[in-house]
Amino acid sequence: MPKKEPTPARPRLLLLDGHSLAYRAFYALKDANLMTTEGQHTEAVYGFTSMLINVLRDERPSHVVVCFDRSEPTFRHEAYEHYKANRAETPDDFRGQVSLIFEVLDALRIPRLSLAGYEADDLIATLAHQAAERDMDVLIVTGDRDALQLVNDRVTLLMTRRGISDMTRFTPDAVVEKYGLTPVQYPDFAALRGDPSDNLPSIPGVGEKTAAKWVKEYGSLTELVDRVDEVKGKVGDKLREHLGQVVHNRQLTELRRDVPLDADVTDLKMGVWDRDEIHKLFDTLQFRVLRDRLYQSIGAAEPEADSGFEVEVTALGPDEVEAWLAAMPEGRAGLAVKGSYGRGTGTIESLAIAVPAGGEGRRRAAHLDLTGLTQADENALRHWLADESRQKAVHDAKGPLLALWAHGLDLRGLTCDTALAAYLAMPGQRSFPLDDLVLRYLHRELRAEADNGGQAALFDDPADNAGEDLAVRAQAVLELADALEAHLEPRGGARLMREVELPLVRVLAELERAGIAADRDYFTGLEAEFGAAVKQAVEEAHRVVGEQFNLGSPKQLQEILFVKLGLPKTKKIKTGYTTDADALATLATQTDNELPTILLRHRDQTKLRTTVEGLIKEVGDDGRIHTTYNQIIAATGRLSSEKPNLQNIPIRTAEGRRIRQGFVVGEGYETLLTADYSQIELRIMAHLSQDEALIAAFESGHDFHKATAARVFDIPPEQVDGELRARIKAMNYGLAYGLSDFGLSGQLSIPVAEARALKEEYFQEFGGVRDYLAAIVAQARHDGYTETILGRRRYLPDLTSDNRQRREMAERMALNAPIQGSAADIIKVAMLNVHRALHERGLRSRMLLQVHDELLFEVATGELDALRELVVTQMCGAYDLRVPLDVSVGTGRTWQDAGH
DNA sequence: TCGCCTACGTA
DNA sequence: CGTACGTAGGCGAT
Repeated sequence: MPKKEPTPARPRLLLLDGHSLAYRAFYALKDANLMTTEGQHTEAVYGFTSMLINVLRDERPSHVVVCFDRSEPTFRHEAYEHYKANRAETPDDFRGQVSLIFEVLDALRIPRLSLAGYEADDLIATLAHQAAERDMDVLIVTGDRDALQLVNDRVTLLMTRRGISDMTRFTPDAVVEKYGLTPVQYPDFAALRGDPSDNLPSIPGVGEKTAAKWVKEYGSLTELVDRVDEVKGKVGDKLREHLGQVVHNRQLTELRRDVPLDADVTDLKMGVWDRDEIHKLFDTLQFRVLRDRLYQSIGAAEPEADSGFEVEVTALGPDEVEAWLAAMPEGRAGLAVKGSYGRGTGTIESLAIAVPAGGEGRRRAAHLDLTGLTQADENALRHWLADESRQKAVHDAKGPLLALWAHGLDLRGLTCDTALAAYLAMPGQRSFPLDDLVLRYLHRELRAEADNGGQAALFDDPADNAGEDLAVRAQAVLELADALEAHLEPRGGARLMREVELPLVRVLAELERAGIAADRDYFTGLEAEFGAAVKQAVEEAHRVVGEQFNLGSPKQLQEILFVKLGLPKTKKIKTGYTTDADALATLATQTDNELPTILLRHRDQTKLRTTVEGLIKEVGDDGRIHTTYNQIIAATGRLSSEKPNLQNIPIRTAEGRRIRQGFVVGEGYETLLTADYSQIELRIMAHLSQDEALIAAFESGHDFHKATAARVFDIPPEQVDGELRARIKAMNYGLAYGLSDFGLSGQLSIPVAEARALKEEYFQEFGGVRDYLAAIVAQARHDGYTETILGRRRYLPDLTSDNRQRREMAERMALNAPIQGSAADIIKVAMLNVHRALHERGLRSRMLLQVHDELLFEVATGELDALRELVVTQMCGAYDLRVPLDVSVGTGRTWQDAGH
């Protein structure tokens, strides 16, 4: 929730150093190589504008001006001919960007100033001085340390750090803390130290340390000059020798506060910018993401929501429901329920229905308590809820649906789930509370309007108040549904919502309600076994070390391994050195000490034990485990599973697979069936890249990794050995994750150069893949988002970050999102189609779990062949790719046995 | 009790 | 210095 900032009582002047910031921005974004399709570089403009938007948003100045240097010589050049003589030529790519910055500023109605003979710094100093006299607060933004001298109680300095998004805020205290000098002392220090960037000479043997020491010791340069004879040692001689030069330096570092300016600070008011003009300019510059961000911060600047919802609430008593529902106008209603849900079931206390808008101006809603209903009420409600033709909007409907089912009610006619819609609009967000969405999309507060049509009495009774709250929610959902649909429609998300996500809600609810049967006794036995192994490992470890310690504490482990035993140091992490499995395995080979091996076994067994323990806790009274699927968490469009997570049950090791034997076929069913897509992500990569060689490898009928390896190494597929296959397999998968040469080298334990060469060889054959991956990132940077085959977006603003780590992370996300997300799209479609086909064929078999590329079914007696055929058909036919979708199926009494 | 960190299971 | 998740235990702050 955006917090409300009180309007500053005092006017606040923002002063920016245009060239300094433009240069910073340029170098920070150089690697991103930003340019328009016409070839105009935009790193400096982009970075500068981005920074400007952030500062305007965060600081909310009342006055603002950007100062620029001029090309003419300044008074400093006159005083010192070598001033800034060492400055390198302006880089070619930077040229022309300053005039673009002028255009941006003009469009934003932000004044800019420059004056022949003076530097931007002097203008800033003069304006800061003026502003302080007029009782204004001043904020200076620059990358130039000379401005530190201007800091005082009224003047704060924001200095860019490395890039441009990171800024350090310098108050007088912060200056002292960082440099050990007061702002006033800073120019003295700079004069003593010299300044390579301004070409001010330094004293041989005197660096930052000595310069700072002198200023601190003598208080000021003047004092130091007066008592220069007291300075001892060789450096003292050097100082005396160069004293004239230091004094000269000092004259140059002083910023002028008396620049003759036409403008007066009070004229520098923030203007109101023109949306159309900005739109056009940002279009030319191809700043899509920035434009959105600017508009959003304008949005935030608009008066905040201070209104709630006006809704007339009727509390429906016994025998009033039927008539009320019958009188409701046509159109979509908003529905909100109060209750709790989880583990495949739920309960409902009450619900509220907001009536469709209709022609009337008033907003009406009903609140009804499910416990006080007559038979006739309940029938009417049941009928209305289950009526497909009565449209409803609900926020996060899966829980309410499960709860309604538990009450013997069904819910049909759902045309919008506002949580799902918000997820498609903002897939990166991890939660979608109704109040936040209402504020964001409706600019309202999630509360009743205080003067709600003579209903003040409702507030006296807490129960009625609760009813009103629920009614407000129902009303808010109804209005939000329209707003979100209007948002999604032009962005291509409405169809994904309507045809995939919304119908999937019911399918997931059915999965959760069904659960999967668990063999509790088996799990209990397993837990005891793993527990015994843990205990044994602990004892062995204590014996080997010769003291008791907690094997589960990385901190204590570090102490034992690296201090007490003095084993070789591992990779550094925030809290010291890692003790993760990789590191322990390395240690095990590096030393004769048996501790690392024991710790590895302990880790293994502990993990297995806690996994089993967690599962046992989740077995319900019906002997089944009911996970909860989250449809609005994963930014790529995948589902996630929680309480318990059934998407991370071990499978890689034999020990781990024993856990899968505890998931069994339920009573009344014949067997379990698993069906999984083979290499779906690689097939999607082949499809999206259109790389003919990759497509051919899939169509060859050979093992895919062997087929690609054969092509890379130019040998027949039969001659591809395990080693070569493993390399290319790592490559195949790694590409979809944005794997670097470094990462590949680590993965395969080969030198980086070799990894790079391998990648080259690969791209020699599969050049289409390289082109595709590069194109994806370029497109995403241009548009601000990636898209899957069904038009699911993922927004990645960090693609233009000046922070290299963030930018590269965003690039890897951009590579992966269309691939992982399209796979998620396909299996969602498959789930819907399988579900529909099961229903149409009248089969009793049911879907129980989804694990990203795998579906697990419980097969009703006699339906095995029919189900197998149905599942394969529906999964393979879920989407038409350039390469066929391949599905493998297995059956068995347990999940383990059904695996393949 | 909470949040952060480390670690580790899956696709 | 490979994406996407959820859970658990330890640990320090509260």
